[in-house]
Amino acid sequence: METLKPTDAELEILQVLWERGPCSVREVNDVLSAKRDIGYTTTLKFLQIMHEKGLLEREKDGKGHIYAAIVDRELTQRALLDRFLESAFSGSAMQLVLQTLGGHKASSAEIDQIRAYLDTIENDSKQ
Amino acid sequence: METLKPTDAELEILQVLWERGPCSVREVNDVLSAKRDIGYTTTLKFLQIMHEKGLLEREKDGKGHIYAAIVDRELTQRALLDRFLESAFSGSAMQLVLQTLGGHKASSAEIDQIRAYLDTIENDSKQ
DNA sequence: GCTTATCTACGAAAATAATCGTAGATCCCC
DNA sequence: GGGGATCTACGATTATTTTCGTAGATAAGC
Repeated sequence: METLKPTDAELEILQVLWERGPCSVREVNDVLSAKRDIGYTTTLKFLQIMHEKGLLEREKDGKGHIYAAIVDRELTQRALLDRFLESAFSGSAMQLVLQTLGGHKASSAEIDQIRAYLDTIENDSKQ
Repeated sequence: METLKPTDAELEILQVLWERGPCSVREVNDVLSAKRDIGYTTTLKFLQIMHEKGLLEREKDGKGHIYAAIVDRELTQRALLDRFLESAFSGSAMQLVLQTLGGHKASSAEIDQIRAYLDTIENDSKQ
């Protein structure tokens, strides 16, 4: 499999489809338009390109199409994370985690969840 | 201040300068060449552009120059992290942290360090 | 069955990033 | 002080990404 490397605009669209499920061009464009200036045909073009690349599948729906993400969200995030970790943090996962925790408020529940997860991986590594 | 957004190539160079301190074009190019195919003048051009943009400073050294990063490593990483968090994880710091911990081995010492940090931010938030 | 809305396909322009070749300056050494 | 090695400056090219206009197809309503 080729390396998964969506462009910024493609990633923006994947987020929409991951969050909302299969969408028409119109729906995707509405979401993007709410965030920034973008023409309908620009959105359309992106969806077409992503379909050609095999990132999306689509099915006919009346006059138009409904697009859906093929690529898995977690796998894609993992691939992006690996690349980002390397390029921005020289591969130091620790630094990334600490900076993330430092910069973004976490609730007690979330902190507990992370603690639980730490216990898990620590125990795993002892076996 | 304008938004800090180095390109991939620029970030690659910043990493070199952050790790090794001020370098000549030759030194930077040697490091990059070890990782991938890149011509000397390409490296030179990047350094010149980054200097124009105010990412680097330089001082004359004999025939050539010594370049040094001006932008702070942590601040840059923070800015990149924020952008990445938004674009790849829809802003969910939790998901990013858990995926990072899940995908990259951490030593017991590191895990303890994270625990300690969690204690810190939990106590801070109680005040 | 027309007219109007909306959609697709396609090509191409604009914007951004990466790459390198060439010409000329500068230093070092014999 | 002349030749060779190394450096800079600069322009130009290529590649990639983003953007949109236009022409034609399709459905829907009257």
